[in-house]
Amino acid sequence: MKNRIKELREQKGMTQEQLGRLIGTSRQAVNAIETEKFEPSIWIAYDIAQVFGCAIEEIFLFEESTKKSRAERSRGGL
Amino acid sequence: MKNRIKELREQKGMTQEQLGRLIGTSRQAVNAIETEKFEPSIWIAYDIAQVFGCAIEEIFLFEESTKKSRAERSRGGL
DNA sequence: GACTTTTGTAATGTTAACTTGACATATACT
DNA sequence: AGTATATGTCAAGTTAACATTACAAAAGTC
Repeated sequence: MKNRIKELREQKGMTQEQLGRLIGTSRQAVNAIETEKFEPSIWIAYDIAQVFGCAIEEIFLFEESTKKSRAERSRGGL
Repeated sequence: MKNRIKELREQKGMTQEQLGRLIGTSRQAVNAIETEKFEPSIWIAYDIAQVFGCAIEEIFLFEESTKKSRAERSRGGL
């Protein structure tokens, strides 16, 4: 899903690795979420929002993102 | 994690099944999240928040909940 | 009490969000 | 050019969030 992680992270002069260590996750996970490879868990979403001092919805742009239904995902569609 | 799903759901006179159908998930998933058996995915958290017209953080009470670190979960601890 | 609806829960299976390690690329500095 | 740092990505393994089916316990209704 679309997000503002890179924008806010660079605003704070942080690397992906630094952000990962801050919230207790791996650099690769931060990178994958930032580049929309996969969806964050709710705790990672919350932790990132906390780091940047805003709400989850301000960082992760649900409305601008397309949600695959589980049915679609199961059959590898869309 | 602690949440206000039951409270808000009953306020609207909805059953777990109705809420599940509304957001496109199963009754059991709604029940498990409501009774804190497991954490919601970020999309389910968002969809539930949308149904009740509030922010994710107003329904899922992160601060009152304890987050297991992945290390703790992996070794089955805490 | 009988019947229905709602909720809780267990079993089994699938999938994707993670972890770690490794390697390639890009950028920057000297 | 060489070295360090940041990012992107892949492979392999683990785990938990789901789906589905089924059944039991509660709660409400007659």
